[in-house]
Amino acid sequence: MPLITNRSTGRARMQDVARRAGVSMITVSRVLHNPEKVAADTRERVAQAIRATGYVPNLVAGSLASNRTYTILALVPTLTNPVFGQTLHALEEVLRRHGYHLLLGNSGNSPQEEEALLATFLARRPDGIFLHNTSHTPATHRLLARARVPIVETGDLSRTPADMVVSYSNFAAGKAMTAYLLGKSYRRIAFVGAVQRMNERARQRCRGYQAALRQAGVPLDAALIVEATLGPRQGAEALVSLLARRRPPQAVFFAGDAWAVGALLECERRGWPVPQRVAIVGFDDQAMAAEAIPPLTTVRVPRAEIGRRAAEMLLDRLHGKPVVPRREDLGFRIVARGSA
Amino acid sequence: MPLITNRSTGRARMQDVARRAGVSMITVSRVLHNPEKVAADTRERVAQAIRATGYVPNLVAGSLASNRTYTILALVPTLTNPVFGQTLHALEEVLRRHGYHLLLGNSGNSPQEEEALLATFLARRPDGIFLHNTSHTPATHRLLARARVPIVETGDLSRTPADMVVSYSNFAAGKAMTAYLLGKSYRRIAFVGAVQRMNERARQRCRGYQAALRQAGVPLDAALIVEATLGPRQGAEALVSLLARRRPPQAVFFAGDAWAVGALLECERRGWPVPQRVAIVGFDDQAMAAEAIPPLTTVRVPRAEIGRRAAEMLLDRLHGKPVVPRREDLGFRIVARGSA
DNA sequence: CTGAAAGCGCTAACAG
DNA sequence: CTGTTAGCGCTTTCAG
Repeated sequence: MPLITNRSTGRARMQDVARRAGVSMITVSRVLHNPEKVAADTRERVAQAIRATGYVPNLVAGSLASNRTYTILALVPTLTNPVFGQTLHALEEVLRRHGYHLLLGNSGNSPQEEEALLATFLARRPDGIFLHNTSHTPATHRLLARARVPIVETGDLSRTPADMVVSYSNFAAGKAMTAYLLGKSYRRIAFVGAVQRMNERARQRCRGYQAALRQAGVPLDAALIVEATLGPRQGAEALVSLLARRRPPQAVFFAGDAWAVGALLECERRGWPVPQRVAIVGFDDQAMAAEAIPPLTTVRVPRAEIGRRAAEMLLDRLHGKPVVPRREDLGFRIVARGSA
Repeated sequence: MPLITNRSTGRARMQDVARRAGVSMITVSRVLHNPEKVAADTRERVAQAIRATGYVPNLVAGSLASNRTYTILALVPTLTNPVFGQTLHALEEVLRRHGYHLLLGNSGNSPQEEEALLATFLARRPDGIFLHNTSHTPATHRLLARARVPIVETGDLSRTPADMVVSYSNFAAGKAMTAYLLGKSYRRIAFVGAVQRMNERARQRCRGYQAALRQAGVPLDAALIVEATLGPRQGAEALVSLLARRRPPQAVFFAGDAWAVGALLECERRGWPVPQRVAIVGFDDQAMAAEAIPPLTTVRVPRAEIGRRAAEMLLDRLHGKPVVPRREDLGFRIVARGSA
């Protein structure tokens, strides 16, 4: 009788290992998942049989039987913006140490796309869900509720999380940075951010900017709000177009460092002194910010820490521990450097 | 009798849908996977039952029965380097359109870690494997062979792919860029790259650099080869330390744009004219390269195209089409700008 | 500490 | 075009 009996795949199954070790399947399963519940010598025999057969457990079968997939769904707006990678990286690292793997999806900043993705991903029965977005369609909310698994959202400190949320507040950060500029006596301040229609984070940062102006009694000027695609070229272009206005801004708040660094380089090219001719600030404190000329004043956001905490919150819930509070503010910090 | 009978999860199962529509389970399955094989009116009744019950298929069960998971394993060195995100993004986009989802893992540039990850991920029975690395441990090779699924590697144009490979050649790119510098009459050329011990790509770029020098009859100088962590600060530091040498280089080839841009900024700060005082070139043609002062001469690599082709190669094989050749060179391009 | 029986929810293979 | 039967490979539950 061949030791490996599975015809369809040619791979050893748990039954093959069990036979070879002279035990039942469940004992093999225990050696794999609860070795302490098996006698040392039995354990050793089984381990040997596993090695001999080259047995690789089939987690698909295990998941069906146990109703747990050890899989976390992670939906991010895009992978081409490095900030999401920073959070994902930390998330993955922590989850992996606890036996969970990441299922990855790109929602492309579209709530409709997010909804469609979620619907198809739920068929995989993830044990938990991570969303780098807090603004969903009604159908998405329904799907999330019906999934009955822990969910952690990030991207913004939503007041109405589907389940848990860990983030900083984009509104507070936008407001704080604008207040910082106002504190430096800049009055005419422009705002450059992502397209707001489909991006809650962009919206909140801009709302914070407007709130700070309002609070300081500075009249809002819609002409000073620019929407752009993220990138240094786009930052340079936004700056030039803003400074070409009849009443140009004294400061520009770029809601992303890539824009700001591009703008700084444009100033250098044109011989516009920063912050004298125009003050410039960014958002995220990416590595380039500190190196720019002049060094970029920006908002530091704990990207990796958010990923780590998100993983911990999910794991706590998966281990049956309640998570309180379900809304965690990891804050931000204005990093004042030379550009404003 | 309740329409939803599954006690354990409270979720509708295919049986519930079938009963409600007055058909057998297999008909429901067909409506889901081969709707054209079901009569229009039956199809409509089933669709209605699906909506009424809020049925979400269980792909775990489906995978066990069909022996296909519609899952592709993607192992990348890290997510914090944006270049991997660019490839992953394209990979995900194409695969998703064909019903495949991505299982994500970080190998952290360690072959041992890659091996460990692969071993645990194989338990999930991915239908295909994408590796952003071409240099594996013997055990990894064994695991890959036993997985019996299509595999596509990238990161370098390996001559001995485990299965398929789509990439550009780091050796050729390193050599071409060095030849470009030699063609501009720079003789003393330094090379700054990632730590080579665990990084095949870094190694190949450096080998290409050395090959070009050798071919031009320029003596190699080990003191001109620097290993560093990727980032603008590290680029600036490497540059300064190189130019402080007794016999400083006339040109520095940074095997990553982030280093090169940091070095360019350092030159600006110190008033060192580029390329007169020192020529600087990068690698990858990231968005910042074109904006730098002076604009950065660099190597453009088709990151997204690689992800797209990798997906297509996997899909072809999953659809039973043979892929020839199994080694695809997507090339690179030297983008000559002002910095050298 | 170990085992037997009974599924998990779905699809493949064959019928009709 | 639709249905029946028989698993996929594992874990759960309950015994011993």
